[in-house]
Amino acid sequence: MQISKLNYLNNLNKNQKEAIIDLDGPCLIVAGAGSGKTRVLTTRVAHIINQNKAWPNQILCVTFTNKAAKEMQVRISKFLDKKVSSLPWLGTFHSVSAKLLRKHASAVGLNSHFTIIDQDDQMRLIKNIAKAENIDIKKLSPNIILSIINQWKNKGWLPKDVVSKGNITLEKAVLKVYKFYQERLKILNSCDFGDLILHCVTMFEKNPDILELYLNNFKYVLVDEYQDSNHIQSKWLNLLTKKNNNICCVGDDDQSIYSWRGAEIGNFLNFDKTYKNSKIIKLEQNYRSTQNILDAASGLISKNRGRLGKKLWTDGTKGELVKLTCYKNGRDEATGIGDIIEQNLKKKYSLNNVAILVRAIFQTREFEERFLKIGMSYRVIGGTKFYERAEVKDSVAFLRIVNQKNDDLAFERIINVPKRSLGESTIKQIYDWGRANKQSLENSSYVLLQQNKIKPKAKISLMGILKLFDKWRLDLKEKKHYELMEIILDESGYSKMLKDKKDLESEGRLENLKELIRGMRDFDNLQSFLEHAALATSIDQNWDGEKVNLMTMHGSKGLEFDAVFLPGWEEGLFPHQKSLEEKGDLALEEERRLAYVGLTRAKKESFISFVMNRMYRGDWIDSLASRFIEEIPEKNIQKEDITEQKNEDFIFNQDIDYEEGTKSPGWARLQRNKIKKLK
DNA sequence: TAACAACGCTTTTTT
DNA sequence: AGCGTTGTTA
Repeated sequence: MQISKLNYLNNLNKNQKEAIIDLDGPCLIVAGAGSGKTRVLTTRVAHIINQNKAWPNQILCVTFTNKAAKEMQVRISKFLDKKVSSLPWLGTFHSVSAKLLRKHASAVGLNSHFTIIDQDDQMRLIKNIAKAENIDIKKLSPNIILSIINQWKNKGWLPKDVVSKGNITLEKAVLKVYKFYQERLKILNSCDFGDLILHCVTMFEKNPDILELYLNNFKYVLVDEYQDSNHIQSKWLNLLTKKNNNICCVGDDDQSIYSWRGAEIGNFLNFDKTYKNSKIIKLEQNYRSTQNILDAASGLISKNRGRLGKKLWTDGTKGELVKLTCYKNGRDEATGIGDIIEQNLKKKYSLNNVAILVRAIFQTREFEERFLKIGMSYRVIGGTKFYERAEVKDSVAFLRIVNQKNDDLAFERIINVPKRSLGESTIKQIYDWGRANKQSLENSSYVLLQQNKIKPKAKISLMGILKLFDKWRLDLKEKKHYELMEIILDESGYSKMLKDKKDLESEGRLENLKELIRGMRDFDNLQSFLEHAALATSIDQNWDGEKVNLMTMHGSKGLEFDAVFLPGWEEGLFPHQKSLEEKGDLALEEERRLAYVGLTRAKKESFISFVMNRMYRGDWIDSLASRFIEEIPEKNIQKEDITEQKNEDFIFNQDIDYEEGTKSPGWARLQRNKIKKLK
């Protein structure tokens, strides 16, 4: 194997080098924020290949997000020569699992064209089951059922494995749904996200020969963000490393922020107990932030107990103090921050290097409104996801049913879209028959049509659409998948439906569909496109232009910016009330880690703020400053005093300064009235 | 079946 | 406050 850059070990510190060079045996790399974690991981892969320890296809490398997988792929390709430019087994837990399952689908009772369903589909399936089983969804909401089922799956429990935790009536009811749910998924030849991992584990456990195949193939296993792994994922890793024992996990216990979706920090903390004779290497030198920012973050996180414990340091400059500002309300906060960016930061940094990190995505709205007003470009990362848009989901549903005729959830979604008078009663009829006879909706439809049980009008319509499904399946054999999409949108009447609406929204939807078709060209075939659509949440973020970044703190993990704003540090919002109610002290620590993640995103400057009054669910709430503010060492903070009066002028001047055509007295009066109303 | 009104839930985070 | 779901009516 040729490594194009032989000097890849240069410019690394001692610990980093150690983390890269020692390839064999279990190894845990505790990598603090900004300590060069990704670099170490990718260099380690390069080193494995360079030392002829393994071929690229013998390295299994898993991440949690598509973003991280892609980033690693890019960085590793730089080390490799062009012929082997990528690692075939680098991907998220979910995508790697899907790949494994497609190869051995029959071992878990699936067919290799199985559909991967998302939360939306999960929810509909659960609602259907609840309805059929006469479960009162007012007493037991599908939301709760879904979250419990997901939790069980994260633990690796199939219905037969469920162990009671106390609330027996609740658990019994959910368990009943869970059984039907799993049964139904199998009939539909479908998997949910949890199943992807779970099925892999059961497959390996029940088929040692299959496991053996991979134990022999995977010489090295590397894992990113290990602190986010859940129980079933750790078992998955455990199985796959049984033979060579070459597992290298990278993570940071202080950045564990996903316990709500099953992440178990215990996997990370007890790594050395799970894997005997393991090495633990700490990366504590931070290359990202100034001393002040780092000290502020370290001071805050030191309030947490149950840490592995590490002390981040930097030999960089002290830099600016962390600025703390109190605003009157959310609108003032957005205005004030917009002003700082416009007046101070824009000169120093690219807007792409300025971020506003919020606790909850709804907080971005006030900023958007303000930025639109003053004409400042911004992008919201992680907001509305491309593949979650209704029109995109509808179109993908057509493809899904073409690809896999048992995909009831797709069938249900588009059978009457556009309207073809297949109403509730007809669908219920088909559904009931299918459930009773353990058949998919499409098969059931054929039987019912044959038995002449469908109402005349619906019958014609149903026959028509079924015929179309078959035609499209034939089309797929001769045409490209993206050509098929156009044919479907045309022949199903979907395009026409949107065109006929003639409103702005429908135009946007048509645009999205064009974008979808364009995006489909990046994939070789229908199957691989559908896999992407199921597992990727967004089409690649457009980083063009100079724009301020708006996102949640969760979404910011792994990123860095010159200047970071952390608005909304108020009790109830951050730490978030709901999380405290659910899990108490544990949740408080997790919220604190989130604060730590947020703060450590900043390279040069950070701005924390809170407001006195915030509009929340339609009411004004008096808020208190977040307890986290007091936990940051005072010496690292600079308090900016802003009086109410001054602040009001601030808003006023802002609008005159930045918006053209708004200098009229009438407009100014309108603004003043608005401010009065707020009081 | 479709259009409209009433209701209630949301807005913590995501593969 | 705003959205989606459910219920009511034509």
